[in-house]
Amino acid sequence: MGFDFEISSGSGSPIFKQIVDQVRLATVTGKLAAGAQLPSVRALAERLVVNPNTIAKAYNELSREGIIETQQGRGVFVAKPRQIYTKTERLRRIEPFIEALAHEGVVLGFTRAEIVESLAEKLDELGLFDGQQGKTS
Amino acid sequence: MGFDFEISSGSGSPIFKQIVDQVRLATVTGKLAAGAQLPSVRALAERLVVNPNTIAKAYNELSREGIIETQQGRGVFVAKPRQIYTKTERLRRIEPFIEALAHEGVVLGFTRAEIVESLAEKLDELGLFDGQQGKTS
Amino acid sequence: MGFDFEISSGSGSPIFKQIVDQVRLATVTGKLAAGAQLPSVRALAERLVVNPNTIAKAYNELSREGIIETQQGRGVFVAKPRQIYTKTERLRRIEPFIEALAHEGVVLGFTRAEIVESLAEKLDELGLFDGQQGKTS
Amino acid sequence: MGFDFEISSGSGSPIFKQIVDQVRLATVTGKLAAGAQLPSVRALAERLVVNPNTIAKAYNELSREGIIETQQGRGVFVAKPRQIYTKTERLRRIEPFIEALAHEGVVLGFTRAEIVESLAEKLDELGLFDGQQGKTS
DNA sequence: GTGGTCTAGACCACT
DNA sequence: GTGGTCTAGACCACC
Repeated sequence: MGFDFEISSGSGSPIFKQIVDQVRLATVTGKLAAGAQLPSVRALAERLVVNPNTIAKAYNELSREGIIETQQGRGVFVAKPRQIYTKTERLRRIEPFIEALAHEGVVLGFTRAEIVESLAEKLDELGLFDGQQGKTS
Repeated sequence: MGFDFEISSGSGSPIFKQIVDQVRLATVTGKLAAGAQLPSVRALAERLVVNPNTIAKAYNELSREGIIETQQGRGVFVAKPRQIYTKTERLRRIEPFIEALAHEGVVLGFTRAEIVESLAEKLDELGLFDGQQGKTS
Repeated sequence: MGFDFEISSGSGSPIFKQIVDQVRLATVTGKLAAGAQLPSVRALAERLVVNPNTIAKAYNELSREGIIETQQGRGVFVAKPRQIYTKTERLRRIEPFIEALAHEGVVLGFTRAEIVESLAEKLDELGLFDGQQGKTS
Repeated sequence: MGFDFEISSGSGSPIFKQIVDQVRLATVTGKLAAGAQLPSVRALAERLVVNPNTIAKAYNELSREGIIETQQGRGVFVAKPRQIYTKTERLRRIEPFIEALAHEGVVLGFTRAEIVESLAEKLDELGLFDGQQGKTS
């Protein structure tokens, strides 16, 4: 409940996706521990001033991915983390993001160093990697 | 003319955008040199089996970004490369790509080094930046 | 919403361009403030009795120039003003207008002073540049 | 015959219009005096490497405006200048050009001084106004 | 032949 | 409800 969602309605990316991403990221960075309770669909919709259907869609997606579990009548909770994907599968999933950034970067005229540097900064901002807790299987 | 377009209709990304991206990348990597002629709207529409309006929309966008120039009655040609956006605008445009990769990488459990390394490799693959492949911080 | 569009269908200039120009000018002169909502594609199409695609094309162009922002499912809004083009690009874009006016003025037999004076007046009419209307060289 | 035409095929403006403008301007600046002979349609088409139809269209337009006269079998000649338009008509004709430049200038973020200055420079470039020969009726 | 504009109408994603 | 994408087919200006 003590988790802050931040929605920027003019950012181009759909609201439900912003919520999904924030929850996914928070569970990885430890801001949302396994077992933590999330706000109800209606409560969150009210707090963020968005349509409840939008919240429901986000929770649905998170549920399908196994990141949260809804316990009927009790509420929505963060699930225990499971390493679902194989190394190959993880590489396959990250590829398009790497390609997109690389392409857009060179098209916009950035130098190799600028692109790599910007990414490194963003990663540091996310505040992980202190204890190198993410060994790659 | 001898440029190969590849459209995958089931990739989620709209057809006109696939064309835009391919041309933008090709002009940056040198596969399409300034002055080169692109296939005509109708010819490309026929070759890719899509509606001419879809091609026109792609060419339109490329034209607005200063990447191609259309000469009425003659055809479409690759323009001389120029930087049309301010530094601020370019940063604004690259940001979402950096954010998306950073988040996805973290969520998938990659380490900071792995993500940065993969990006650097992809950039080197593009064959630009000759002679200045510095270490990746 | 309360913004008046005026389309003259026999003016030579395409409908979508008339819309683009009116919105661009209105945002600069302050008639449309940042954050203001524009009429929906369908509503405006109906009001102006043109095809929705024509309105969509105008909004599309305005969006690419950073003048408006569309929020999926919510509508179209005026963006915060920002300079997206480099100085060089802005000069490149104003050049044809300068050339056209200069040529036409000379051909019509106006004197240098007359042309410059008329332009200065028109600029003052727009009501920008408060408190710095210097003499016209 | 000794008149240089300059065609830039990638400038956006149609070739026939470029020719019309150059002849109109040259007759006003004195580069083409009344009675001077212009190249034949075929000769000019060959020299500029464009379609003869394009030249014919330009000459047609100039003829309609009374700027040139074609004497059957002899060739094309610059007509004696006639002040066709009334003051009101001339103002009506220059207005759209003034408005277009003013609008585009402010939309692109130029200052009042920059716009006026650029126009003044362009007018000086045209090399008129030495003896103030263009009194306005 | 070339691209540019516009209409009509369909389907989809998002709120 | 909102905008985004795509198709089909028409007309125009330019070369």
